[in-house]
Amino acid sequence: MPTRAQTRAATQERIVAAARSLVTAGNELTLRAVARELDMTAPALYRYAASHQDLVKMVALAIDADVAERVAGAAAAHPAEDPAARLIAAAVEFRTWALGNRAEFALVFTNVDVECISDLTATASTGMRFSELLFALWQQVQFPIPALSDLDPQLAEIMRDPQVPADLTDVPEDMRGLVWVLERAWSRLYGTVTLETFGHIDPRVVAQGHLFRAMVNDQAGPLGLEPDLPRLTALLDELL
Amino acid sequence: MPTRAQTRAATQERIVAAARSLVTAGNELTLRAVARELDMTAPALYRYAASHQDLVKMVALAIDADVAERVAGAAAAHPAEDPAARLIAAAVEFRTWALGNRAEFALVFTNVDVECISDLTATASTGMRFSELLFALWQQVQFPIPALSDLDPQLAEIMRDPQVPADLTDVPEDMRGLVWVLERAWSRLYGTVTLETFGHIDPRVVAQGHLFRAMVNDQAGPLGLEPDLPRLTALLDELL
DNA sequence: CGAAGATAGTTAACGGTGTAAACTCTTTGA
DNA sequence: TCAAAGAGTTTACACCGTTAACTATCTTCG
Repeated sequence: MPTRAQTRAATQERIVAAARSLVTAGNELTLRAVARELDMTAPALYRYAASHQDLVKMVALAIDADVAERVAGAAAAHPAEDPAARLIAAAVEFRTWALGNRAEFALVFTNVDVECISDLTATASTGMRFSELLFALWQQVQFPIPALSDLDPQLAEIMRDPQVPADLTDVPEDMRGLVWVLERAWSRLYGTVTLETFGHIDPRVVAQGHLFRAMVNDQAGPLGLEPDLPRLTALLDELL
Repeated sequence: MPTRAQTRAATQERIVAAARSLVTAGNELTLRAVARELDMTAPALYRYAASHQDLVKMVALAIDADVAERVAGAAAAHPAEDPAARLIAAAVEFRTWALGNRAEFALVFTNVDVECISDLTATASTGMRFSELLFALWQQVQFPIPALSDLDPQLAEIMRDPQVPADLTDVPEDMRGLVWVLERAWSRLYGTVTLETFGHIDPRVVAQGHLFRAMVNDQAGPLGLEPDLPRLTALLDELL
């Protein structure tokens, strides 16, 4: 027979799963609806989530972990020797998921209430996956990275002790400029996908993926993808 | 004595104002709270908004109009002969406002429920202000714009009949590539500000404005601001 | 002018929500 | 074994969006 801790963990999982299925189905994420789904009463959920906000946060973390896995999976469809293809496949997967799951995307990535930095950094977050992919790309292509001395001193200080991306603590100091490249690339991807998802732009441009393609094109230069661009563009056409 | 239509319009305004003040104050935007604010009962509001969603939309439009005005005001602090300074001042104002009013920003710019394209295009929207500023800049600087024939044919077709930005219908066809430049620039600004606002990045980078500065720097080239960059960077330092 | 109708507002009510309190069982651990 | 801890329940409260029925008040037009 299962121990208490086991059933508790199982229930915890069922709660998050039920909550996720609700928001995926486009329904309201409410304590009572989750309880109904699990044949429980709403107050029982307070044994697992301190508040409604807390439940939302749990769901957000679960979704983020899931999309991180999807992104990693899309990347894994290409060989490790082709980090450029991996990166592009991951980016396309992220975009496709966001456009197809606007409510979930909003919950995780544009939620004012969920404190993300503190929690998402602890777990396997989507942003971290991109950090890893970009790092792998750099290991192969050796695109130029700024020297810390070329950066604003304050900024250089931050790069010496990076907070948000992957665990690059073992990256030697003279190539910590990579973190900056990384954050800038993430900002482009995140920004483009968010704009496309929330539609503050001509919808036809979104539908045909022009904005996304242009963003990738822009990044090709700084990321040393120029020589490979025709092949990667073809890959993009195929995936979009 | 005021006619019926007048009092109605006044009440309408008071409703939106009260609703705005609620979300500005960080409170929940609820029909009953708005009614309370105005010494009314909640059902009375149904004479002015068809539903709660409708009220939210009204507030979103009001906020958008307000930030559009702020942006225009910030631009107007610089002479019309200096469109570059105008553009930068406007961008900084947009960013500052977003960071200082996350809830309102989310309501207007990353709201899944509010259909923005259809409604925001009709009124004076924030995006449109930037279109105008960028157009003014182009008139002075004549930064290069792509020929429609250089663009993807589908994309070129969209540019011939632009939907979202300003009323550029009187722009001759051989410079409609400007619309594309415009949408791309907006995507950079929107994306950067959204990322900074929702904090999926190292908060220290946001606080010091490095990401925003880098974004502006990136845009300087394509927008023909290179020669002016030192001056504009100084302006940026001053405004941030 | 005066009656008919439209309009702004009310009260009452319904079902749904988050959450607290008090209460049962059942499991755990000394 | 027995007391403490834990999972879940019922009950209750205040709040929410929304509808229906009703009352004034203003407008309009014969």
